[in-house]
Amino acid sequence: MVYIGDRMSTESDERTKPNSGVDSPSVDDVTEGNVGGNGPLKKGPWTSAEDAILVEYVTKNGEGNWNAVQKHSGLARCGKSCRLRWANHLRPDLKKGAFTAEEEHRIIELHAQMGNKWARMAAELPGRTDNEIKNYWNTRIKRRQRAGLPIYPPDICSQPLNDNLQSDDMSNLSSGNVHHPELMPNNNFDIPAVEFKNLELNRHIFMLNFPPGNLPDIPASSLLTQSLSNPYHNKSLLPTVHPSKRLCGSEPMFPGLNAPICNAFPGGNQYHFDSSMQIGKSPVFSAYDHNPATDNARTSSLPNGSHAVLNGNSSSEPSWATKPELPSLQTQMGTWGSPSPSPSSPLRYLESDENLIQSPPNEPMNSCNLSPQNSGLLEAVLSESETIRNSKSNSVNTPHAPTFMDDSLHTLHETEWGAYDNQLSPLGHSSPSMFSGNSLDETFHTGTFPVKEEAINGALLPYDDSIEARNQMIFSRPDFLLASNCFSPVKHQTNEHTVKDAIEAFYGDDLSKDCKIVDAVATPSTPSHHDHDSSAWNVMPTI
DNA sequence: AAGATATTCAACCGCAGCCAG
DNA sequence: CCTGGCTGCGGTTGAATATCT
Repeated sequence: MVYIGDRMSTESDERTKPNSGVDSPSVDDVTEGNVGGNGPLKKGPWTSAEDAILVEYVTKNGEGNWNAVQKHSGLARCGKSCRLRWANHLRPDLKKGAFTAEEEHRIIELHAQMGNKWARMAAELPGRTDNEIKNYWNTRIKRRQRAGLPIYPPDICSQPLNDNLQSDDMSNLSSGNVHHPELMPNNNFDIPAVEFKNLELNRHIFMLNFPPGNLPDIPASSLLTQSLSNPYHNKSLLPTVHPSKRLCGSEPMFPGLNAPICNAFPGGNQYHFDSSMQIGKSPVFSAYDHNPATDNARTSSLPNGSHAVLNGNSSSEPSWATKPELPSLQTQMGTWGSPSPSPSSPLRYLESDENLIQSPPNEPMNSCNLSPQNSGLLEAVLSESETIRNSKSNSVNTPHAPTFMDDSLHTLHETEWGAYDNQLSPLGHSSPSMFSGNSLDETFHTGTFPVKEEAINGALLPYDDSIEARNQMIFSRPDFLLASNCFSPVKHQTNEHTVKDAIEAFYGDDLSKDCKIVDAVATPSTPSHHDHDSSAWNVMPTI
């Protein structure tokens, strides 16, 4: 068989054989009929005979001059193919086998520093090839994305974050003062990384403010104002739903929002959701900054091609929906300026592949301040929803509704955090960040949503054996429900329709359909007896 | 057990940089 | 300076394999 033009011919070849890779030389000779000649070059899997020829040639002549291999060795392979085969499989110094934990950690570190510079990363990992690393990374982030986990553990994130943007100087960024090529790779996939980063930050913020069992009944306005005043939230508001789901249709910005949301927010144009909307002006989705003075600058300062969405890439599927590349965190910070954890309260992650064990900040995040400012379309609708909700019943609401200012809640035990994080809860990672401090979600929440564990991808480990304790977790946030792929019709909930409708309004039916329905049963939240006691935090969400 | 779906990984492709002529 | 060849890099593909239903 002969490969012509496309990847492979229709004939049987090594690739279709059960033992491809150890084929006899005769396969090549017969099928190619051009060994050593100038005929069409073979493609596809290498045979052991070809390997032997290549190894022999390189042994004699050394690496390089790959195009000469075909001429002199008789291999019907192009120089590129020879180089690749040698570099990825035949080099004597190659390590075989799976990456060690150490190597994995190194890869994560390197990727945080370099982005998708596989060759450079490979240079730092003796015996490993760029292809190997690339494949590993792509596999890894796919897994983590599925699990709703951040790509980078914060201990890795925080280093470059702290190093590169200690002052969170967004104005500097907005003025385009980030020029270092490593900080500003021309990379279309910056934001997803930021999302994951922010996702993690938001989780911390959320958990700081709302210990499980104490999820608040927060007025929409509070969340709105919080989102607008809280530096963390301000920079962490990108929805973390998979972009392809988040973005309905082909609108470049927040397409799914256009009609439904605009219609849902009457009486103002401040937050008009259309394709020309500036991200920074969205109370819900502003991921960057809410300072009106800098909104425009920051939005416009985004590097060209830095983000498909921002670029108005209107392809049916956002390119970053399918391209998992995550750039250097330096880039992330340089571009978006997510705050890093307090140096005094380092986030300690022990990562073993998918498992993150994170210790909480041991001091209040003073960034969680409320500002009385702002209102708008969202709030109007949210208030309306709130009113409806309140008119139905207060019984399912948590009696204690801490505000974001409630720093007394913030004392946590590391072990509790660790346990929480160890569950790999999509809530933990995704919930806060999807709307990240915006208020929309809060509008719809009413009570407790115990969710079946099995719904969550098997990624969760039971924190607490007590079913009762589990049931204390309030899944009040539709963003959580979405992000965790466990959206439920929320049976028995007074607001069941509100939640689903709102989500559909925001994301479109496709997303709602995408979200796996979980047979959730509403249960009144169990009031914590230690709202201000960290011991209450061992009531962990179980999804 | 069989089919469907997901995952892995080797290999290809196109592009860009370098360099010699 | 231009051109063409070589090399390396990063993205993508798709067969093989594993896992799920």
